Amino acid sequence: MILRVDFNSDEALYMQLRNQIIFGIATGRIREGDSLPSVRQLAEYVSINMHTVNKAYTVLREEGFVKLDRRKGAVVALEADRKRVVEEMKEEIAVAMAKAVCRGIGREEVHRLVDEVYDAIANREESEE
Amino acid sequence: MILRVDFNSDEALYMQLRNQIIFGIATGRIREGDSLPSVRQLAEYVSINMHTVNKAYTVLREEGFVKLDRRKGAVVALEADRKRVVEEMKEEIAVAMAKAVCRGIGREEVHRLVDEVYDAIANREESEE
DNA sequence: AAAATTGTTATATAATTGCTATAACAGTTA
DNA sequence: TAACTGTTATAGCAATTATATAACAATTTT
Repeated sequence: MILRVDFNSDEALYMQLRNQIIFGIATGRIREGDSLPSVRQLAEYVSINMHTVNKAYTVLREEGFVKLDRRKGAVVALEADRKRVVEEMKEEIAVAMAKAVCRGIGREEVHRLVDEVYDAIANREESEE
Repeated sequence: MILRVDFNSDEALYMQLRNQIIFGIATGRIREGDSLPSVRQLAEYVSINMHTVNKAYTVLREEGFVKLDRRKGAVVALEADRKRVVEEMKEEIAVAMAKAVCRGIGREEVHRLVDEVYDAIANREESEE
């Protein structure tokens, strides 16, 4: 899987990496049990510092996407705690939902938008690169 | 409407204000045409600096929620550009959707979550305080 | 056994961001 | 005139982001 960072983005580099890896898992390019590149390898590959990659991995561990193993590095391992995940998700979408209400975007249209985004991810499963 | 900031939060103060004002508009506590407090008044009220409030207002203007008028201060004025708003919303929920797919949360359950959050906001319309 | 690679930890530095403080300005309102 | 508005400017401080080295113990590889 290809990972890149945009040095002109106002999003922190470690967050860019985090997001791309989450999308990678969601689309099946990275599977449970897979090992991510070592912090040094990935750092060199995308031309950033080792610690920036390490921070991305640490965030992914805290969010329950990987386990960090001294032997195997960062291994994709999805946490099972659905209740926590659901609560976090509700908080993540809260502001977006408030904006929708402000703009008079109805529930049906929100569903349509959600499906658009969701399907764009889910239907890309199993495809490579 | 009551505005507060949490100094222990890891969310920036100006973002806390921004979010509360967006929720205020969404729930009808603040209506189109209403004036927000002056930057100095609100700053004193929540015990923060004038410029921090100003930044919140500036963000709200950039996002199309208010217009800044030297005479009337910050007036709630919703931008009409739906296409832009929809695109921004899709970006805002993208990572959350990816996380849902990772966790095996299906579209139906996402709809249920969305409705929960959406209704909690929309159904609070017209109520006061 | 030796060499290389792993995550981890520790400093140090620089740039940026968030927040505050103070001050001043032009325009508006009372 | 006096009091208020948003706006702009400068300065300082703390935290964050990212970098650069360096070293450590544990594990793999050779």
